[in-house]
Amino acid sequence: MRWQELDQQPCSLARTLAVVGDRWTLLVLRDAFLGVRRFEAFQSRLGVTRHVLSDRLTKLVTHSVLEKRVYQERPRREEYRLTERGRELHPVILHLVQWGDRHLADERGAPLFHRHHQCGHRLQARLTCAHCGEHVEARDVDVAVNPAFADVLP
Amino acid sequence: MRWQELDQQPCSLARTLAVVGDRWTLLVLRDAFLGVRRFEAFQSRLGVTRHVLSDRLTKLVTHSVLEKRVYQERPRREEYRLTERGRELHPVILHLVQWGDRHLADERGAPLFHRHHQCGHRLQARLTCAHCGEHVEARDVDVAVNPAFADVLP
DNA sequence: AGCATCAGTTCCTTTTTGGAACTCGCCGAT
DNA sequence: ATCGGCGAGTTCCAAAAAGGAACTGATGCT
Repeated sequence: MRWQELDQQPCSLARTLAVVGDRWTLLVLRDAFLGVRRFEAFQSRLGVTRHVLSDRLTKLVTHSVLEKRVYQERPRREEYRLTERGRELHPVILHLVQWGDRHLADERGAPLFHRHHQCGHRLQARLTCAHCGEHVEARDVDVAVNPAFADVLP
Repeated sequence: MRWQELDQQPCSLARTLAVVGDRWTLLVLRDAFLGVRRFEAFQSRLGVTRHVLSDRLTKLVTHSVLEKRVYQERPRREEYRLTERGRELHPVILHLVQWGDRHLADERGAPLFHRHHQCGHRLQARLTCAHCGEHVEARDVDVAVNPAFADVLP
C-alpha cells in the first residue's frame, strides 16, 4: 500500500493519519494550540522548509482542521486558525506530550508545564469513558468489527 | 531543522514524534494493540514494504515501545510485543481513531466498534484531569515554560 | 528610489519510500 | 538427499518527499 492511499482504508486511524500523519503536521498543530497563526511564525519556530510548511497548512485547511482568515488587506495577508475540528485533536497532542514528559525528559524535567485552569493543579491527562467516567486502559477496551465492514475486515 | 534532529528539541511532542512520528509507525502500533505480533502479520495487514517495517520495528524496540521475544528456537523466531511504555500510547491511538470516526467515516459509520469492558457501553474517550476528574478541553489548559528551559524557549 | 515584511513559489540536491527479488535456517514430504 | 515452504529479514534500484537557498509580488516606510 502506498501512504497516499491511506485515506481509502477502512480504518479510522489510517484515515486520520492521512490528514495529520505526515512529518511536521502535528508540530504545526502544537504551535497552533500555543497561539501561532502566521506562516512566518510557524516557519521560524519549527525550522521546517517553507515548501513543506505550505503543503501541510494547505492540507490542514482542505480537511477543515485549520481555516484561513484574512487579517489585513493591502497587502492581503492571511493567517491560519484552528477550527472546532482542529481543537478536537488537542487530546492527541496532550497525550503525546505527556508520554514524552514521562519517558523522554532529561534531568530538567518537562520543557513545558501544563496546568488545569479550573482546578489549578498540574495537569495529568487521563483517558476516561464518557459514559461511566472510569479511567480506561488498553485492556479495558473490547474491539469488534462493524458488520457493515465484515466483507473487508477480518 | 531536519526531521532527524527532532529528538534533541526541548519539546516533548517533538521528542515523542521522533519515536512514533514516522510514516507507518502508529499503524504498526494499532495492529500491536489488536494483538498482532509477527513480522509477516504486520507486513501483510499493513501492506507496508518489508524494508520500512523492519526499520520501524527496530526503532520501536530501541525505544522500548515494543520488545522482541523468542517464540521458537530452531529456527529461531522472534515476535514483537508491546511493553508497558508502548501500552501507554493507547490513549493517543484511541483519540486519533475517534477523531476519524467522527469526521472521516462514510455512511456505514466507524469500521470498528470500541466497547468499554467494565461498563459495557460504546466507548467514547474523554480526556480528564487526573486530579479533579473533570473533562479537559484545549482552552482549560494553561501552559508555562519550565524555568530550567527559559534560556532556550520563548 | 531603496529596503523591509509577509506569504508563498521555484529549482536543485539529498533522504525516504516503494516494489520486487534474494538470503538464511530449518522443517517435512517425495 | 533434494525440493519446496515458512518466517524474518536484507539487497538493489526507481520514484517520491524533504532540505536548502534563492526568487516573486504586493505594499508600506524612510
